[in-house]
Amino acid sequence: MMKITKKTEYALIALKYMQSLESGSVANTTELSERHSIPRELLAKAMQQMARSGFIQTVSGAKGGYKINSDFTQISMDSFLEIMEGPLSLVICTEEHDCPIQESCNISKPLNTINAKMKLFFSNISLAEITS
Amino acid sequence: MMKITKKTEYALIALKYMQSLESGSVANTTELSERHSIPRELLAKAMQQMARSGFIQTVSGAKGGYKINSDFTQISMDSFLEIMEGPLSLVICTEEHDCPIQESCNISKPLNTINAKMKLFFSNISLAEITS
DNA sequence: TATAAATCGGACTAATTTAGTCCGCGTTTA
DNA sequence: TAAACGCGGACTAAATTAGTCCGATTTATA
Ligand code: FES
Ligand code: FES
Repeated sequence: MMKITKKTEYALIALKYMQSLESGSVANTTELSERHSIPRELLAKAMQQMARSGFIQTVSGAKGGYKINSDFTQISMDSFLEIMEGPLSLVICTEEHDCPIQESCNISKPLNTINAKMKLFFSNISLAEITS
Repeated sequence: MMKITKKTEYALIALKYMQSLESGSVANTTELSERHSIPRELLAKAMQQMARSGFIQTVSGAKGGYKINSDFTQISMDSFLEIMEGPLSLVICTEEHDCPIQESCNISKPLNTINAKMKLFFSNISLAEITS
C-alpha cells in the first residue's frame, strides 16, 4: 500500500533526467520514454499535467518538448503528489463530507489528525530530495 | 491517494468499539457490523485477519466472537497497516527486486530513503492514538 | 443429542481505480 | 507543405479493492 501511481513515478523520472541536462535545454516525450523504457503515451499525460501545473514549460511545435522550471525543486512532495494524484488522505472523510458511514464512525477524528501529520511530513520533503 | 482500505477502516472501527467495552467481554461480527452499518462479511474478513495476527482473540462457537487483546494499543500503525494491507512502500522496488525498469530508473534510491522515513513516521504512531 | 449461533476460509462476483492506447487537432520548424 | 512535436478527449485493458456466498467446524443451550 501507499504506492504512488506509475504516472507520478514517470513524472519524477522525467524531472530528474531533465534536471541533469544543461539548463534551458528541451527534452521531448519520445526521447524521455525511450531513454527510460516507459510507455510514451502515459508519460505524455504526466508531462502535460506537469506543464499545466507550472512545474515545467511547454515548447510547442517541431523540435519542441519541455523545459524544466528553475524553481521546481522548491515544490514540496505534498503539493506534487496532490497535483498529480489528488488529495493525500487516509480516508475519504478527509476530503469530502459525504462519507456514508460517518455518523456511526468512531475513528474519523483521530484519523484526520494523523492525516494532517502525514501531510506535514510530506510537505517537509522537497522534490529536490528526489531529483537532485 | 494514500487511502487505507475499507477492510482496514472497518478493523479500526471494530477495535475502537471493542476497547470501549468492559474488559474481557466478547463482541461478535454481526453486532459490530450492525452497530456501525458496515458490511458484515467484509468486516468478518478483517476480524479473522486480526485474530490470526494476534491483535484480538477468537471465542468460537455460539455466543462467541472476539475479545480484544489487552496490549494491542502498543502496536504501531506501521505494523498494523503492513499486516492488514501489506508492505508500506511508495514504489514496488522497495519490496521486491524485480522492478521491470529498475535498470534505467533514476529515482529508486531517493524514493527508498523517503520510504524509510515514511515507515518511521508511521511506526511512531500507536494504535492507541486512533482507538483511545 | 439436536439445533442454533458463531467463526473460518476459500471461491466467487462486482465495482473502482490505475495503466496504457488511439486518434484527430493545433503549432512550429525546416 | 510536410514532418515533428504537444494537447486532450475517449477509449480499452489490467489490477486492485469491495463485497458476497457457502460449506465446514466449534460450542452453548434447550
Ligand atoms: S467515516 Fe471517515 S473515517 Fe470513518
Ligand atoms: S524502478 Fe523502482 S522507483 Fe523506479
